[in-house]
Amino acid sequence: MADTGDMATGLHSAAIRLLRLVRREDRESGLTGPRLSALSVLVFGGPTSLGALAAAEQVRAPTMTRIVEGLVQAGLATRDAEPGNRRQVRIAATEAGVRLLEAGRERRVRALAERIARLAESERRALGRAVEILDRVLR
Amino acid sequence: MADTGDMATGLHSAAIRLLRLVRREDRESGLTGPRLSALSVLVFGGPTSLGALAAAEQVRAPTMTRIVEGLVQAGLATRDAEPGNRRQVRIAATEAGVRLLEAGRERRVRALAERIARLAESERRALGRAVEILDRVLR
DNA sequence: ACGAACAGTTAGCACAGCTAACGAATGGGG
DNA sequence: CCCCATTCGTTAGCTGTGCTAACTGTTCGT
Repeated sequence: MADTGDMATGLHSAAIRLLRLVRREDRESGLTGPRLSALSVLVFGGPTSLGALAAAEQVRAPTMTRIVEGLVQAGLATRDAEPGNRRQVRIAATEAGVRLLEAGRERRVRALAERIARLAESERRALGRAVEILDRVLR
Repeated sequence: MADTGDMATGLHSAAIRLLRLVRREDRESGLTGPRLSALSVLVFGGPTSLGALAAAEQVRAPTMTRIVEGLVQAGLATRDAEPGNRRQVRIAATEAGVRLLEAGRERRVRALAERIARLAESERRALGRAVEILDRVLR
């Protein structure tokens, strides 16, 4: 596992399997994947314009227009005119949106934490260090 | 970072950002995400039934029927009757499917490897150890 | 041999992704 | 100042993805 390519391959595979594992918890939220993901950006990143949200989610503007439309209809987000630049819109999570997202996120994290709890202490320390390194690598 | 929950949160966030990073390379393949993902299961897991493929991808059978249809039309997979059980179908990647997937995977891994290469040797060792641990955690 | 269970497909719906074309607001140069 | 290019977002219309319900064909147990 010294080779950079091998490590990238291993991390890639681990990330895929990790998200496959936690995604199973999402059905309970009643929201679709893309809506959940966009809401997450709003909750953790604060209010944004539609374009910024689309860029963050790696989709085009028309796609995000409709995802936001769904969130607004569901009462999970608001879409207002940006004061100072009437072209832009300001999209923000509502209280209900924050609550729904945090509940779902907690389910995801719990599913993962249950497995981590079975590890030896030294292994958990190793994982903790890796998280810190990854945090910088992916900045 | 000693708490199990914090670690799960950190890993979760890292996995999301990691896949967001590498997913940018996928446009070049000309395939949609779900088709690429299903093809990956075929290439790395070998031929499977439709049901097994649907389960692996966490979708229902009708959804997988159409994803496979797209792969077959594109010449990237084959769908044959399973000898010995005429209910089942046997889905396999073609040569072209294998080549397309490996090329895309290499682009993904390269994007990640470029960042890992900038790390200090001790950090790379730490990541390597974490990959081994994660491999067991996510089994 | 018959009915239950299983494997996939078909039909029909909502949502997600795209490009092209548009409307409205902004902003810079003449 | 005004015009024109640019920017931001929406609308229209297409393909693809996801679901459930209902169906066909196969297998298996009794």
